[in-house]
Amino acid sequence: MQQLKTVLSVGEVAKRTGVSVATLHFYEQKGLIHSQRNAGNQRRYSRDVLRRVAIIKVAQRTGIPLEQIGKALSVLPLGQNADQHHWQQMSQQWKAELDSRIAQLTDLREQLSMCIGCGCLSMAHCPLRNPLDKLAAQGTGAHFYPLPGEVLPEENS
Amino acid sequence: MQQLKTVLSVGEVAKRTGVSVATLHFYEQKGLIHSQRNAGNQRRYSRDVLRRVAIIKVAQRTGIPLEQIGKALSVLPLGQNADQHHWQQMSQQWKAELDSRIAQLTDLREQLSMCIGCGCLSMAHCPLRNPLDKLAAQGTGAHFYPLPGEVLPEENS
DNA sequence: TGTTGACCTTAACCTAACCTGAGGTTTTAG
DNA sequence: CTAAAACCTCAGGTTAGGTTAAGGTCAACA
Repeated sequence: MQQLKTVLSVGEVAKRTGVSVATLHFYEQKGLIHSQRNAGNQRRYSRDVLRRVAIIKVAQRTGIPLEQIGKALSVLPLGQNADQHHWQQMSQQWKAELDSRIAQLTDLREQLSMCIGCGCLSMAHCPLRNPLDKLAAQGTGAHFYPLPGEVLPEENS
Repeated sequence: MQQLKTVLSVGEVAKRTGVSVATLHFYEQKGLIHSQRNAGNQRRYSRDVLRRVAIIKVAQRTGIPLEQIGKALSVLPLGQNADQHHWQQMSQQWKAELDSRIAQLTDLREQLSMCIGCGCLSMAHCPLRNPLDKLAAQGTGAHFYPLPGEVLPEENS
C-alpha cells in the first residue's frame, strides 16, 4: 500500500466529488477552487480541493448562491487545509441563514394552512393576499387585490 | 358610487398586483393568465386575473416553478372565479410540497449543527460529506471524499 | 385636434449555474 | 511508438423568470 497521492487531476477530482469536469473549470473560473498546472498545462489539484467542493455542495444545498459561497471560501487558506475554526465559522453563519429561510417557509406554510380552511384568498382577512408585510410600505403604495364580489372603496368607474 | 369595473387594462392589473406589465405579458405567453382584446387590440382582463396573479405569487413564494403553477392553474375555470374547492385543492398540494422542502432544509440544519460541533467534515462520520443518502446508489457509484490525512482504502497510487 | 401617455409586438438582453462542441495538445496503456 | 483517453481553451447554448429597447398604434384629455 502506497502513499496517498498528493496531487489530483481534474478527472480524478471530478470522479471523487461527483461534479463534472466542466463544473470544476467553472468553479475555478469563479474563484471557488484553485489549481496548479503541470508541464503540459494540465490542472493539478491538491487534496484540499475535495474538501472545498464538499463545502460548496453543502452550502448549495442550503440554497446559498455560489458567489456568496465563494466569499466564505475565500477566507480559507489557499491550498491549505481548512482548519476546524474556519469551518465552524462558516457553518455557523450558514446555519443562521438556513434558520431564516426555514422560518420564512414555515410562516408561509402556516398562512397557507389557515387559508386552506377558509379557501377565500379574501382581501380583508387573508395574509397571503398581502405578502407585503414587512416588505411593503416602500413599494408603489398599498396593493389592493379585491375579489370579485367584494365591495371596495375604489376610484369610481 | 358606481359599479365595479368588470374589465381591467394591463396597466391597472399591473398596479393592483404589483407585477410589471412586461411580466403580465410574460405570464400570458406562458399560459398562466388570459385576456380578451378590445377593438384597438389592447388587453382587457376580467377581474379573476387578480386572483390568479395572487395565487401565482403565493406559489412562487413556496418555491414552486412557474410551469408547475401553470399546470395547477389550468384546472381553474378560465375567465371564471376560482371556486373555493379548487383553491383548497391547490393550496393543499402546495402545502405538501412546502412541508417536504421544509423537512429537507431542517434535516440539513440538523446535520450542520452536529458538524459545527465536530468541525471535521470527516469522511467516516460526517453526514454532510455524503449527501448521497437517498439520492445515491444510482449515481456514478459511491463517492468518497477523503480528507487529507485520512488513510483510505484507495486504489493504489 | 393634437399631444401625451398607455399599449402593442418582436427581439434582444440579464443572472445563475452550468453544459456542449470544436479544434488542438498531452498523457498513458499496450 | 502509436492510438486512445484525458486534457486544454474558447465560444456558444440552456433554463428560469423576467427586463429593456425599438418602432409603431391607440386613447384620453384639454
